[in-house]
Amino acid sequence: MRIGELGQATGVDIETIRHYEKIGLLSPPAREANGYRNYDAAHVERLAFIRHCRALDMPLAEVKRLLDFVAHPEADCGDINRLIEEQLGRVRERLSSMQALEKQLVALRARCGENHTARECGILHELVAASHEPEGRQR
Amino acid sequence: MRIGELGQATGVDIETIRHYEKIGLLSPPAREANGYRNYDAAHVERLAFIRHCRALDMPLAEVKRLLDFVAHPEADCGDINRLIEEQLGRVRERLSSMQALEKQLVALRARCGENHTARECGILHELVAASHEPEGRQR
DNA sequence: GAACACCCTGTAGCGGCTACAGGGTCAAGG
DNA sequence: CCTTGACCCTGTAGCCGCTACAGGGTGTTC
Repeated sequence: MRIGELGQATGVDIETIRHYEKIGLLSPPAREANGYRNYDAAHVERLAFIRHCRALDMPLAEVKRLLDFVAHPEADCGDINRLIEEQLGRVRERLSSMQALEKQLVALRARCGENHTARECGILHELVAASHEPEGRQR
Repeated sequence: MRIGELGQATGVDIETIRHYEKIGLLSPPAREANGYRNYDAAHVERLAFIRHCRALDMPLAEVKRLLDFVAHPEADCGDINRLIEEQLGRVRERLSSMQALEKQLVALRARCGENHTARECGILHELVAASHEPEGRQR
C-alpha cells in the first residue's frame, strides 16, 4: 500500500509518516519502480502502535524503546514496567500543576466581573501585584 | 542593573531575558559605554509580570496582549476577561485529557505485576491489542 | 495535452527556551 | 605587566513533534 492509503488506514498525516521514517521510528518500506513507498501489514501495525503510545503522550524516544521490546520479545519486561511507571509519574506531575493552575485562573477571573477600563481591572491589578511576590523560583 | 542582576532578582535565566528582548517582549534597555545592557526598575516589574503569566502557562503572545493593556490603561478591559477565560478553557481541556491519560496508564500498569519476558508481558500485549482498535481519529 | 490526484526530496517554521562558539571588559592578585 | 576569573556581547544551532511549504515527478482521465 502507498503512503496515502497507510495514512487513511491509520489516521496519520503522510508528512508525519515520512517524519517517523526520517527519525528512524518507522522502518523504510520497499519502493515501487517509480520510487513511491510501498508499505505492508507490519507497517500498519507498527504505525498504529506508535500512534497509540503517542495518544498516551509518550515521548517518541520511549516509543522507540517499546518498539525494541516488541522486536526482542525474549528480553526481560521489567524495563517495560518502569517505562510505564515513569510515564505515569510525568502525567501525574503535569496533572497536579494543571490543577493548581486552574485554581489560580478561576480566582483571577473572579477579580473582574464587569467592563471597566483596564486601569480599573482587578485581573490586571492582581497580575501586577502577584508578580511582586517571590512566588517560588520558576522551573 | 546589569543582566545578571536582573536574572538574580527575578529568577530568570539571562539567556531567557535576551530571548525575550529578541522577540520583542521585553523592551531593549539602555546600554553602558561598553555595550552592557542596563536595566531599570520598570524592567524588573515587566519581567516579573511576564514570568507570572508564564507560570499561569499563558503563551507569550497572550502575555504580549496583556502587556499592551498595562501600557494602555484607558482601554476597555473586556478583552482581558476574555483572555483569561480562553486560558482557563485551554487549561481545563488539557486537564481532562490528562485525567483520561492517567486512567489509561494506571489500567495499563495493572496488566503486568511481575517480571517475565517481554513476550509474556501484559502491558506490551495490551498496547499492541489496543492499537488495533480505531480509537477515535487522532489530532 | 492538460488537468488532476497523488507521490518525491529537502528545507524552514512553530513555541519557548537552552546551549554553545567565539569573542570583549574589567577588577583583583601574583 | 600579565593572567585569571567573572561577567558581558552577538549569533547560530539544537530540543520536541510535527506542519507547511517549494519545486519537482508520475500516472490516470477527459
